[in-house]
Parts: sequence; structure tokens; C-alpha cells
Amino acid sequence: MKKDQKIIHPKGCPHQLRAIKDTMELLSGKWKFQIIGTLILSGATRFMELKRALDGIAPKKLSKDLQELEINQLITRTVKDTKPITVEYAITEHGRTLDKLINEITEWGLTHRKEIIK
Amino acid sequence: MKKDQKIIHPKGCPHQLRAIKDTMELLSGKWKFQIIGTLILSGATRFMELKRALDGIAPKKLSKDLQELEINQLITRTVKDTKPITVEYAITEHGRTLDKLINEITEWGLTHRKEIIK
DNA sequence: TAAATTGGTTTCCTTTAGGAAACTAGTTTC
DNA sequence: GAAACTAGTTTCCTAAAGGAAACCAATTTA
Repeated sequence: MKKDQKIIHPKGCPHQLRAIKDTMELLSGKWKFQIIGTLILSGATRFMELKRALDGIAPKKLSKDLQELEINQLITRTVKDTKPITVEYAITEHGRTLDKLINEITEWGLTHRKEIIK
Repeated sequence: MKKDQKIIHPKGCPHQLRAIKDTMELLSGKWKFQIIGTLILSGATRFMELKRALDGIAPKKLSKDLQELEINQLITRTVKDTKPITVEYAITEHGRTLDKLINEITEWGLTHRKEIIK
């Protein structure tokens, strides 16, 4: 192939790739999508309930991920005036925009599992 | 709250969470969705083209991620009998099932960027 | 009074992710 | 013959992710 052959349609789609990168910077990792998924599916959930739902997560990890999600305005943290005090985590309006994405991730996981069993 | 108050709808949705986990085990990380996105958007692409499209990726990392994606049957690797030889990576039929997911990730990234600018 | 539950934090540790730079080998162009 | 391009590999390194266990203060139940 000649060196200076012009590529008419240069590969790479900077806008889309940047968008993918943005999303994954916030949400990649082992637990974040599972946390959001739980809050979407189950509604407002307390710390210990989350810990039980997310089988195997360490409290330190759960605490850290929840803080990051809160900072990014995807969830809220509310201290309830109960005895003993409980803390409730809930999805925000902005977090709700992840509904379809979480759905696709879940669907694809199911599809893929079926595919590799074959 | 009484200790033994029965929770009618126990929190946690094991099936969905397992599916999310499955997906993210294959695809979380900095580059995999970007690689798949490029192959979906641009069609079959050579190693060096991918390297250029994925701004900043190290050849070692690209090589490793491509191998993992191939092992999971999401992409194919084809050595072309050109001079010099070129290697073309392409999305598989199974990889195509990620179309909607990639789309959602991209859309959400754009949405989120607009949201946080506000 | 002892044990358990609340929502975490602290410390220590191992594993994985990821990047920089140098290098390889075959081919081809200058 | 020198340089450049093909597609990687190798080595070395740092930073981040993640887990285990212990601990904490306040409250409540047994």
C-alpha cells in the first residue's frame, strides 16, 4: 500500500469515543453498576441492606463507591431520624437516566451467558 | 423498627445482579468499550489504525485487550496476506449484540456531559 | 449486663490495571 | 544502505482496585 494514500473516511469517531470514556470513567469497576442496579430495582435502600444485596462487597468498598456516586449526583444519601439512625441511599433524577443503560447491561449479560453455554 | 419485622419484598435481585456482573467482568476497564465501539462504528480495522483511533493507548494494552475480546468471541483477528502483512480486527456476530449497549453508553455519556455543565 | 445492630472507618495487604520505553523481525520505500 | 512501516513483545514501573479483619460509637434487644 502506498504510504501517502489518502484515507477518505478516517477511522475513529472522537465524539463517540469521548462519550464512552466519560461514562466508563464514572461507572467502570466491579460494583458501581450493581449498586445503581439495586437502587433502581429496589428503590431507596439502607447501607446494610445494600451490603446484603451485593453479595461479597466489603463495607469499605461499598462506602467508597457510594460516596463517588453521590459526588457525581447519581444517588442521594439521607440520614433518617430512626432508632437506631439509618441511612438511606436512593437514585436521583439524573441517576434515573441510567435506567436504559442498566437494562441493556443486564439483558446483554443474560444473552451472553446463554451464548457461551452453547 | 422491630428486629423480626418481615420484609415482604427482600432487597436484592440476584439474577439481574449476576447478569450485570457477568457483563462487567468482560467489559469493564478503560479501553474495551472504546475498542468495540470503534469496530462497530468503523468496521474492520487494523492494529495501527486502532492504535491511532484510540488516542493514547499503549500497544501492549491494545494487544492484551484485543486478545481478551477475541477469546470471548466478540471480535475476530485476521492476518491479511498483504505486503507488509496487516492484521484486521472485526466485530463478530455475537459482538454485534453489543450494538444497543454501546449506543446507550455513548448516549448517556453525552447526556451526562450536558448535565454536569449546567 | 452481654450481645447484636446501626453505618461506617482504619489498617494492612495482594492483585490488577495501565503506562513508558525499548526492542524485535520482516518488508518496503527512499 | 538507511529509514520507516507492519504488528506486536518485553521489561520495568506506579497507581488504583479491591479484600480481610479489626475497630468504633451509639443504641437496643435479650
